[in-house]
Amino acid sequence: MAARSQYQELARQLSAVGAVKRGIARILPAECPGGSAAVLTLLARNGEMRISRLADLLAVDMSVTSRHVTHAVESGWIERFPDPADKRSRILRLTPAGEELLDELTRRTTEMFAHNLIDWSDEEVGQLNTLLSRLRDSFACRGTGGCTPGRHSGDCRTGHAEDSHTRTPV
Amino acid sequence: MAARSQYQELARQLSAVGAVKRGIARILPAECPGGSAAVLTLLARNGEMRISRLADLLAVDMSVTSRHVTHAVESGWIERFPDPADKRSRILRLTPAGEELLDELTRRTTEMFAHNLIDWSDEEVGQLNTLLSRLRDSFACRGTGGCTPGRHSGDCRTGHAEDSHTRTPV
DNA sequence: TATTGTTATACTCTATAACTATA
DNA sequence: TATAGTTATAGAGTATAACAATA
Repeated sequence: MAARSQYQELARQLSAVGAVKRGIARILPAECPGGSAAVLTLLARNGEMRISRLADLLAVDMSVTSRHVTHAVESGWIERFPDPADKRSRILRLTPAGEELLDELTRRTTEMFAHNLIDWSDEEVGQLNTLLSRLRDSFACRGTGGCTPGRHSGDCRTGHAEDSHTRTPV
Repeated sequence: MAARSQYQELARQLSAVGAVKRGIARILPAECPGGSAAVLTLLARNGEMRISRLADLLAVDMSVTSRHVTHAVESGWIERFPDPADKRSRILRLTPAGEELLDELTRRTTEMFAHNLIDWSDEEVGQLNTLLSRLRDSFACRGTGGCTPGRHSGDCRTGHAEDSHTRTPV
């Protein structure tokens, strides 16, 4: 376990990450809010899936996910079709328009990162990714305030834990 | 410069940090929203200061800072008194009640971190802090979408850059 | 009964713009 | 003219709770 003073520092650093996130959000196309961008990214990376799984990956409540998805559907970026295995569910899939938009998003964010992280080595970025991934795992599904919100589709140890270390983390 | 695929990964990791932040926010006392907690923390760590400086440290617009401060003042946690050097400004300072609340906040967050980061070493937490601090610097005040929002009190290179490496980062 | 998903409501955080007071 | 700060307004993101349909 780490020293207590480190914790206060970490809390502040996490809080300040918001500025970086807003910087990224600002370069998105006007018609594409951050929630949609996250949905498209996860669908491209993990393939078609149901809302509940997407909510797990996003680490937000299913109700929030549902709204993001609705917006993306109305914009023509993803489609929602019946799940043959469960009539309560629908399967989400990127449309060609969605893939096109995602290409543009990738282009913009890559350019921004390349510009701002010009003096970061591959190893350093990888190290940060690894630590952030581990941080998520550490805060997921423990006792005090750890568990991510809302309803989970299965037991608490599924969700991102399943993705974080076995392949490129979500 | 790092590989492009690392950037997409970093974007996702940063996005997912939100879940951790919300986990921290959930353990705050009901009467203390996150904005107030951040204000109190920074005033305790950096001493009394003006709104504009606080806005730089928080990396949000001064208008946002002003509202957080107003709430904290109305709650009796900080006081705002005239700046003898500039009649447009007011100096912010923690009250005894504010210090008391901050103690409670520290107690709660420390307990949460200690619980969730039980298997993190001191070095690992320090490493994450260092990388996040550097990330902030890398995204502050560059060309494309880098600069933090709003009005700056001085030239672009002041603000958190001044704190990030010369002492414990903000 | 339990689960999947949707919708209504409310709250927090944020930015932009217009404004006042002072430098 | 420029800067420090406040306030009004609007928008994004989120959670909770109530609900419908299906398992």
